[in-house]
Amino acid sequence: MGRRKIEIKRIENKSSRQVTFSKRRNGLIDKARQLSILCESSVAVVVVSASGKLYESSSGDEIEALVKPEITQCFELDLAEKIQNYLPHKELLETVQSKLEEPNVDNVRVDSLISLEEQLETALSVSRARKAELMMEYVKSLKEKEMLLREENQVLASQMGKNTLLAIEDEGGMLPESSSGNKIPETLPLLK
Amino acid sequence: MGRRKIEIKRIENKSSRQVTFSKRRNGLIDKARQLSILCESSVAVVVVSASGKLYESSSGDEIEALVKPEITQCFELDLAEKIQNYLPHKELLETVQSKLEEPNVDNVRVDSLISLEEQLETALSVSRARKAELMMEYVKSLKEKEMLLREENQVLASQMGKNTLLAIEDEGGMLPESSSGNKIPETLPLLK
DNA sequence: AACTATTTATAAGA
DNA sequence: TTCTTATAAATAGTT
Repeated sequence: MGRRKIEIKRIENKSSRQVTFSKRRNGLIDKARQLSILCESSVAVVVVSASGKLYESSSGDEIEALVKPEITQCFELDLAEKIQNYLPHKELLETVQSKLEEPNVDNVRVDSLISLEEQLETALSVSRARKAELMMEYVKSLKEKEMLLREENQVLASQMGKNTLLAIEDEGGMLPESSSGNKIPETLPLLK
Repeated sequence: MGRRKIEIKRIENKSSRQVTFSKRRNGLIDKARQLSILCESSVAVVVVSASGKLYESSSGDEIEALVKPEITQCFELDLAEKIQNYLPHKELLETVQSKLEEPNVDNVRVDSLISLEEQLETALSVSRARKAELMMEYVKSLKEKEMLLREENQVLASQMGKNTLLAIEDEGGMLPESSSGNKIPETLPLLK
């Protein structure tokens, strides 16, 4: 529904992809709203752009009551805790499954969810632990290198009878202000 | 977009409401699919009909999003924070449990919870990606600092008529070998 | 951000 | 339900 027909495949041009994203996201959310009103149903839509922004919309009390607060809460959870809570979470899923088996409903979704969970459990724990470890090592090595360079600088400067350093003041290992002034958010930013 | 224009309000006639529900639900899910493909995004749609059936669709590689390397652990939460964050989650789990224990398990609720899980995962992936981004900024700043120190060193050394540096040889910004021989992937882990 | 030529979705009818 | 078709709505490309 535009000047041309387009194929449904990744839009290569970045800016038109961005424009299309924005238009279609709005369209989708509006469609969801209409459906929920026209047919008295609950509809939730969650869109995460490639750049990581979250757009969420839900209507109908069923989902609104249930999902929205949890998504919000989710943003406030740190992963560390997610890991900590992983086991109870899995138990929960199993409970859900067993409950669903009683009424003889289609448990396809549950089964696939659980197997997804299992895959994730393995993949995540391995990948996380290792990447985190490597990252920490990397940061540590950078800091050590920095310290050595500072010391060396001091030595050189004092050998020259100077004690002023040229360009760098200690930032105490804190996170840098980015160009846009970000700091690490204590609670992650929640987009409407 | 039909023979007539319709108002967006509850359709009173039951059977046409049902027909419209079915058509528009399919339309919505297809739109979601298209958006995710066209714009490389993750889209989740959950629809619960008034009669309690659940229709769910999510696209954009959920699994991949979840397995995206994780470095949040680098930022250790202090214990107080962990406890603070733990409580709401625990409450959530309890809520879920209590819902499950209701005498007649309502499939709508259970299913809603399941899709909630999926949505939470999506939201979590956003949170992770953000933190990862911040971490990368941090590493970048450390590298910049390192470079400045090196330059300063060079200046000092040449001013002294020396050109030997004391202690540090360039590691070219590579990661250290960890005990298990792993290296950091060059493109940092995180965002897909 | 608007505009508009087209495509797409869908309301009503069969 | 499924299909058909006239029409409304969404949107791709343009300005």
